[in-house]
Amino acid sequence: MLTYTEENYLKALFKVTFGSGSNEAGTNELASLLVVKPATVNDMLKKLKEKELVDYEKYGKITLTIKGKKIALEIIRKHRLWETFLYQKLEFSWDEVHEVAEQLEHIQSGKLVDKLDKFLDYPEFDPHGDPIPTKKGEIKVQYKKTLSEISVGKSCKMVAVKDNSSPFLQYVVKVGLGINNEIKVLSIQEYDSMMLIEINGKQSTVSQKFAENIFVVIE
Amino acid sequence: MLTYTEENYLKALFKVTFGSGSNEAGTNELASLLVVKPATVNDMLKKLKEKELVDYEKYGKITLTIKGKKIALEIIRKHRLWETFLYQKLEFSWDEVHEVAEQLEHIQSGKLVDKLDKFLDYPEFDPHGDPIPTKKGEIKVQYKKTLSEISVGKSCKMVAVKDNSSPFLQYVVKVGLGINNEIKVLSIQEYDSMMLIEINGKQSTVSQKFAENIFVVIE
DNA sequence: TAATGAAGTTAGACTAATCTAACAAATAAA
DNA sequence: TTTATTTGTTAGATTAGTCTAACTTCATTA
Repeated sequence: MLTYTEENYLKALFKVTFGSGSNEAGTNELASLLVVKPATVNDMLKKLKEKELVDYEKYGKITLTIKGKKIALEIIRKHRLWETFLYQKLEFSWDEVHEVAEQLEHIQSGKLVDKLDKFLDYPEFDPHGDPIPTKKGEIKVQYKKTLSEISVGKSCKMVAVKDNSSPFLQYVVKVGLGINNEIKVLSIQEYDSMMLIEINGKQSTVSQKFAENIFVVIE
Repeated sequence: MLTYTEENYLKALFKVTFGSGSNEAGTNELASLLVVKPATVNDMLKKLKEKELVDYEKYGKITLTIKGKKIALEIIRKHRLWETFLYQKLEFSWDEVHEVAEQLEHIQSGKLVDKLDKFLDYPEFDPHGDPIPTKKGEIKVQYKKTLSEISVGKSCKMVAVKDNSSPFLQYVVKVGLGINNEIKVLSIQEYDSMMLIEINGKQSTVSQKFAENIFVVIE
């Protein structure tokens, strides 16, 4: 059985390595994500290596083992299922679910996860549009771009957000955006890449930073 | 903010003191309930005294302060609401809910508790028949006896169990008993206090120990 | 290729929660 | 009332997770 902290390291490691090509991470990178000092990460890596959850040599890069990746996916599965529960059943708002799910994801009970999955009718995506790993650890990889990659005149559909922080999500709502909304790019300012977009007939101007955190698909 | 462990001490303290007349507890008593050594309890009591959650003098008895009692009731409220959720919504069985609720009760989110309460339509009792404290910390005290106190020929209604352990609860189910069942005491064996009872027309024989762990009311 | 800065490691310390073993106080029994 | 037993306390040690400060290795670039 892993501690709460160990689980968080695996989850963070999965996040930084997943889809990064090499699947490798560095000590500082992990430390900044977990908001601890590199020294602390270093100590923990020794422990995780001992438990065969990470591959790691002194001064080398860090990767998850199969075993470590499996556990990370289970935690992400729990996190996203709980987010879905909070949003769909308890009427939490979009920006409130993450923080509580951070706690709920560590509850240990295989039965609970399965029952929750069933209760929610086996959802494929969480409220932020992120795919929920299956019981077997399969994760749906959606072909998606960021809004900032869409060119003038084109339309797309918002499918997820990259940044899960409360301030960003509240801002997204304020702009009138939500999952599955159609977005049309009307114009892009040359100078600062500010984007004029249209959602449900309503126009808004968003910054490049904003557009980089909205995931879309072209239909 | 309290640690997981501190919360467990307050909850245990509430359990041993509540309704015990004096509302006092001893170090050994607490230690055995929490399955730690008396020395450990002693250390923790100093910390809880520092935080003004318990009243306690060296070699004296332990009592909860108003503040400590309030927190204990909040934890019990969460525990029982989660038990109700697991039982009613996720189809957990009677004997499985306690263990998972032991973890869920420590999730920190005022909003979550309120939303869960609403989602469950403000239940008054958990699956074991124990009253759920209100948001204000009010707890319904039900006038109840144990089955062992009922005399021959009398009838009563089961309202709760005293022992929440899985083996006991499974045994209760096996005997054909459940919350709100009518029980008629047909006879009591003089020698060992074995009880012959009738539930829904079905007869069963139960031990005194068993009967002491079933709470009933006389209508 | 040697200097410099970034990345990573080590040693030593701290806190929380626990233990064991020895001791002290209170209470019950002789 | 003295002794024995139960109950409670203290001191010192351990483990997990964290820190700071000093050090080492790696990588870039002049």
